[in-house]
Amino acid sequence: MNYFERTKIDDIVYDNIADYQDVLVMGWVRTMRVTKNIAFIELNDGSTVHNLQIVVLNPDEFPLDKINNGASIKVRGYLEKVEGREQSIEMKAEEIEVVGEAPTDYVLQKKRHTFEFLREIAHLRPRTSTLGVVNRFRSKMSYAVHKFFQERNFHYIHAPIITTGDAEGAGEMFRVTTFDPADPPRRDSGKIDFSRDFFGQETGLTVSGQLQAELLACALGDVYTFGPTFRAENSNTSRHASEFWMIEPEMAFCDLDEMNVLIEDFIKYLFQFALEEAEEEMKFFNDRIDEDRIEVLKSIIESDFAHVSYTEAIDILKESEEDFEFPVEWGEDLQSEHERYLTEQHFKRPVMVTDYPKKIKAFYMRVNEDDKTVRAVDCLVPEVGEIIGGSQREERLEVLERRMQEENMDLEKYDWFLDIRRYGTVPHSGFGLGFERILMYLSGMGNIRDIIPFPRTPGNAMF
RNA sequence: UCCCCGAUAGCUCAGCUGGUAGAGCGAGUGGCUGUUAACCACUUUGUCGCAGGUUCGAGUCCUGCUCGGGGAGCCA
Repeated sequence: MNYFERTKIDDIVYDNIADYQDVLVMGWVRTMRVTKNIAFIELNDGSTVHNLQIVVLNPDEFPLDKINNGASIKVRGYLEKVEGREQSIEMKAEEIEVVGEAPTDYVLQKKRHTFEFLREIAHLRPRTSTLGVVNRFRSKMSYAVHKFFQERNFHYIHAPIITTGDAEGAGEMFRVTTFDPADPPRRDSGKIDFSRDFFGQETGLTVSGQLQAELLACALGDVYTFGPTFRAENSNTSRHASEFWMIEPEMAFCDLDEMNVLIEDFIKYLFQFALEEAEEEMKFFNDRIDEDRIEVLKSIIESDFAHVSYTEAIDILKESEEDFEFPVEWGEDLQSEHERYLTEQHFKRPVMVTDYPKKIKAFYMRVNEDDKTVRAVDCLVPEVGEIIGGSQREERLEVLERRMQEENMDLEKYDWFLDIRRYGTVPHSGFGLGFERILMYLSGMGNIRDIIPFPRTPGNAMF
């Protein structure tokens, strides 16, 4: 079905259009080369990273003086296969209409710009080659996530954005309120009276959809969330954003070992999809961002992930004689340098580390028989360390209650969470994956602010 | 939040032991019969991040602040 009068450039460059066919294209001028008797316009319409070269054989007859970099134009003409240095097909212009002029103070001129500068003009940067590729890649990989789960009969669920709990330690919440911040209603004690707020209680933006996913998994079987997630942490790094997209599958009747197989499959599926279905984007990343990218992805697809317990990992690190900045001690969390040593130096492939000390993990993770460790898993990959974290959930009511008491949690507030353990409880497992993190890994892009169109970070919510 | 580095033309940067600012790119004008990071010639460009201080004199030295980058922590 063709809804539009215009022909898209990706259809032209990927050879879906016959030679000498008349076409109408519309797009933005990337660059132009004009001589007395011939002019060339490179047009990009956002459908592909490739520009269509438009050849103007009699420049005097066209409004070229109104066309600058960034202008939007409509061109009628015919296609022609050529032996060009950069292109195998180009377009001979017969009619050019300027849709929107772009004065020469347009900042996206024909030159390279740093990512730092482009962040300051996030409203225009999607028009650059790299950010165009990133945004199309993001779209394709979103589809890959859904495709993977839908093909396996997982149900896509929508966890609430506005919530009351913080999933116990997942992170600081952004407050949601309709109060006048200068004059909120107060109790006699002087404390703010949230019972008079919009929802009748304190609310915030979700830091994780996991708890709600557990509820739906215990009804629908296998489910996944894929939605925005918010953390009000004062994190200033290249891989943290205050608003990001997280993928959280949750499976009923599934133990940790079964889930680990799924995690490995999921990662390999996404990598394979990128190489096959986002070939243009991966080629761009490999050429322009990181020359090893495709090789790295291929090697991970072909590798068998290593499996090791936390306790074994500690032993490996202690025997390594590596000079770590942070000490290696059973009971302490693994630092980034430890994780990277395991996956890069020791195993030289992705590693699944399981059964962490319960003291350093969340209350909902299933306690092992030793009563010291829980059925948690972190998937570590070279270059970044942890990319996925998950666990088998504690399905035994008494054990979970005891664990929550140890953490001084208010059990009444989590009555609904305990109810699914009271009635027809089942073993279940789930994990979380930051979508931007996987996009960074796939693309080689080094900063999360360049992977999400309009990044929200501490001190920055522009556009 | 902590540690390190930085802020000079639209962009990327140079600017020595303090003496009032320069290049490349971009942009403009002209030229050029197939260019493709086009090419050639000429032209254009500044509250040196902000506020104090030292000095005869500060882009340069000192203090504070703001913003940006890298790393760490928190985490996905």
